[in-house]
Amino acid sequence: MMQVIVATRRTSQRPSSRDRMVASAAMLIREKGLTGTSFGDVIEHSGAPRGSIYHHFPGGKTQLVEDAVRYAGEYIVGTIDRAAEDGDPVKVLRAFTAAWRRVLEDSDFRAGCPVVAVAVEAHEDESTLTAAVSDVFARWHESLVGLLRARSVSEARSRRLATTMVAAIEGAVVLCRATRSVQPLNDVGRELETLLDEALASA
Amino acid sequence: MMQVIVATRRTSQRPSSRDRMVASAAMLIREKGLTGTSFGDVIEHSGAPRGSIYHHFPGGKTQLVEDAVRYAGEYIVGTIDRAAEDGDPVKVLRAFTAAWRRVLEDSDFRAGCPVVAVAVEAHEDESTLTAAVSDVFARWHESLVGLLRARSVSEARSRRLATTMVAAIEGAVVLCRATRSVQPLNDVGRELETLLDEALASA
DNA sequence: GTCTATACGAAGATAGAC
DNA sequence: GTCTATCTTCGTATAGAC
Repeated sequence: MMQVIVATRRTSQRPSSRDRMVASAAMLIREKGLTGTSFGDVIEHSGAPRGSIYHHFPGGKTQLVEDAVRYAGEYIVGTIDRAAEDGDPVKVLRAFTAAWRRVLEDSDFRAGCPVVAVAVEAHEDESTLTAAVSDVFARWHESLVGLLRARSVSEARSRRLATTMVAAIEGAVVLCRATRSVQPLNDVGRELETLLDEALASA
Repeated sequence: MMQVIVATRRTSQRPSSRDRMVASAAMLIREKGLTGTSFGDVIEHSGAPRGSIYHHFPGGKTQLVEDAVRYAGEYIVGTIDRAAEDGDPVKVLRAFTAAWRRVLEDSDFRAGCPVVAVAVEAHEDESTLTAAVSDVFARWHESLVGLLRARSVSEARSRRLATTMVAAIEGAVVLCRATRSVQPLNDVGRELETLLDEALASA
């Protein structure tokens, strides 16, 4: 549920206030959305001191949210890369959907994807947020493309499949939350597997 | 772009203030999100009189948004059903993606799907909104399943494919907005077509 | 680095006149 | 049905002390 030990600066010390705030922001955003998550919520959830917000985040809420998006993005990349060790795309797909299933069920379907939340809610003037979202999606895409390329799937097809995986799973998470069921994620996972099997077989 | 003549009560008169407000809310929400869209915005955009908000929507903003979600949902169902006249699922898929491409491009990638926006932003206490979102997704799903069943695709597979279509396309719209490109939608459309072709051929 | 207090603005909702 | 005025709440951000 993303309450993973946050990567601290250099050595492995107790997470700093700042790091805890970023992690808390990510967790709260996926439940309450971007505008639904206030500084007060983050302070309360992280236990960080009130007065240090603008010390750590001189850019205000936008900066905190940007960090939270990138943090969540890296966390997911970790999930992908860990499952990708033996180079099996289907295994990665299953790990991916399993991870989302856990998030949904553990939160009783209150939590979704914080990156999508920011993507949907970010104003046009907060272009730094849109950029962060775009970067994160690109990172996921890149990881998946690499995996498919290594299995000799063509460049173009790998690109299309990776995009479809990200889009379909993120969309499924939205459906799951709305319907309070993991069925959409299961159904989408199964169809994506069909698609992958076909692509890998003909590669 | 959803600036369609709103279905008025019985006869075909000029849309009422109320109807205009609902349509405006749907349009604004897909650009600015749920919390990003204020009553003031809706008043301004629709040209409706300020003082009549709580006359038309005694349930306040929640009621307005719920109506907007259902209105947008019905609009999309219309798009699906219109393309489904000759019963070709691939044709419907293409019409679906084409419609979203238009929304994205016409708005310079500022507009997404209002239903997804509400799904992501709705508080847990606004269960009426989650219910509306869920109903809308179910309606789309139902239409698509019917189409596939008519082509002799099995019940279970039809269900899975329909869910995957909705999830992947909605997810693609999110990606398109974030990356300011229609490429994700094109890529997803192509892979979904592959999936449909296979399912229809083996049915 | 962290605290309190406060300024400032926005938005939802209500009351009561016309 | 529609208007204006106002109440209230809340959230971001800033200022200045410790």
